[in-house]
Amino acid sequence: MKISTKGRYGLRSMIDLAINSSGNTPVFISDIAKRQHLSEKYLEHIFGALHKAGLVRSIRGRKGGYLLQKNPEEITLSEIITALEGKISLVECVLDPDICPSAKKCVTRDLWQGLSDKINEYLSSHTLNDLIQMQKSREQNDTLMYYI
Amino acid sequence: MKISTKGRYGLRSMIDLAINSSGNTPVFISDIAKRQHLSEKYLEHIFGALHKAGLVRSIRGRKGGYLLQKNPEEITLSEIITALEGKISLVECVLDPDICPSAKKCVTRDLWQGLSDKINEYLSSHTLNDLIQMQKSREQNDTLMYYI
DNA sequence: TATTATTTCTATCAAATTAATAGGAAATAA
DNA sequence: TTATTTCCTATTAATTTGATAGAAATAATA
Repeated sequence: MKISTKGRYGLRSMIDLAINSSGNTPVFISDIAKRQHLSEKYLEHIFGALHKAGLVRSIRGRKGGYLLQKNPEEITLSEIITALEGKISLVECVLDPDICPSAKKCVTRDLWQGLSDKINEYLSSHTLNDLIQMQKSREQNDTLMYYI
Repeated sequence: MKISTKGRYGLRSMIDLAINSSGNTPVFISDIAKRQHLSEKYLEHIFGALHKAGLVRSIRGRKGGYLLQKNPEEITLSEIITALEGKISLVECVLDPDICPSAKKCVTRDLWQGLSDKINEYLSSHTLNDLIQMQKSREQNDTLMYYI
């Protein structure tokens, strides 16, 4: 029961993108990769998925790059993780009961269903903006420390 | 973010074991495997892990088999899943911050920490007995239907 | 218009993890 | 002594994850 690197890297990159884009100037994948210590090529895949899910806007060509498609407070963490790891369900039968003949009467399925719901609830109740604000206040605290 | 077959099969087998053991008579792995449509050999491994975690008692030799080590209401689902999948944490750095140099200031780590806690909370608040009771009442309802 | 810098797309490879099988040793009751 | 069961150790198979390579598309720039 782990979040894959796609989900982890993607979430960090979305925060990075939000913090480092000023106005309508797109951010290069290569810059995000450098700052986050990630492979540029792998990050391309990740942004492909984010783009497909409508979370980022791409500008092709020279001086192109990526921008957030929506405001950070309108992007839930559930959207980001779903874009990168697929729908959140701890077992297949939660989404698709037909794959198992005993799904209807299976008590463990109900359990996994309930837990999957909790996870969804948690990730839906937090937005990208929450993480950005946390990050910013953390950075500010670091800076402030030099003045004390 | 999925529960592995070990966790899924193991949980179902624990319910099966609890329901099908009468008194101190141990239950054969081969019988559980048949009822749950699982490979006998694979199930041996799963019971090895459950045994190691102190959740089941084994009796070796002819007419041997397995018994629950504790009462079903004393076995949390968290214990079962942890025995089969290891400690519940969505990312490694939640359990071991030293593996990442930026763990201390990482906001996504805090997020995964929070979600892992929720999952643990959920699984700790349900016991094997809860599932057994659900299962039994479900079976009874099926039977009752014949009399209507 | 030609060139260059950049993203996007597709195909593929490598590594790691998970799932399952196999064979036989050890234990024990009949 | 035999049949039955758990236990132990390898090995193989399958799946998922992580990463790479290069061609195609596109927009800025010279």
